[in-house]
Amino acid sequence: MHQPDDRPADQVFTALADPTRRRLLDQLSAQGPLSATDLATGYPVSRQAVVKHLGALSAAGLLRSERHGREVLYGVVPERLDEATAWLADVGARWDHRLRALADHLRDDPDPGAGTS
Amino acid sequence: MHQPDDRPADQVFTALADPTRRRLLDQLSAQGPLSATDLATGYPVSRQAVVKHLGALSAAGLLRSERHGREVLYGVVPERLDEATAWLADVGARWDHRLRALADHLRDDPDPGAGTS
DNA sequence: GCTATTTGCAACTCCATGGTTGCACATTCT
DNA sequence: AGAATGTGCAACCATGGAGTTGCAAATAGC
Repeated sequence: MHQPDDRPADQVFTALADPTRRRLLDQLSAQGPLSATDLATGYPVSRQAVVKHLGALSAAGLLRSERHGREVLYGVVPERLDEATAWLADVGARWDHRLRALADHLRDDPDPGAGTS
Repeated sequence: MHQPDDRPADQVFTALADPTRRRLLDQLSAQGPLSATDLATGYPVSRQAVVKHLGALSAAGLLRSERHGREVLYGVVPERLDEATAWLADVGARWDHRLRALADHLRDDPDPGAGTS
């Protein structure tokens, strides 16, 4: 009864939570589609570690892999990021709205239940 | 060496990555400042677990605790969420821009080194 | 066909993190 | 003062995730 879109959000935020993954995303968007082996050269971790991160990002829908011959190129899927941004903005707006409502309520009824003792 | 604002983002995204924490944030914004004990009654975990999550959220700057007598009330700090939203939107925009630049480049120089077969 | 390069498992280690419990400390109320 | 209630701390456990290594399978180039 909270957010039906919480599952994809979970995926995305989990993916975004890892700094290596964010950096991967960043580099990928900066330098276009690259292979895992290619990417791995710029990171302090093994190629396999990068592959795992790429997998996580793909699972979150933030990347798409495309096979070219014996290479697999990973590219950014901007729409997903856009969705995540929209979700975050929505939550923020909801909070803001509720806080405003709370402030309004407090202005109308300053200290409910505090004069009972 | 990439983004100087990556540290706070790391905190925020790490905090947001946990579903319990997101729910906590949600409830807190919906029902105003509440104590850890109060919050814990609505969750399948112990009060201490909730306290830890609250601590993580506070560390990320998403919550602020305020002591009232023997109770500690936790309240949402919307600005931080706003910052996170802005950051995400910024990253998204940057990606979009780079993709556009890439598309433009490809239009000018369609397929460098790939037309050999 | 052989070799080099690259991807794709799979097994394994390590540690950060979510969760628990128990107890001490503080505060309020009678 | 003493009972209740609530917070804080610390030890502890278990799981998951990040990372590694080794090797097999596929593909490209000679």
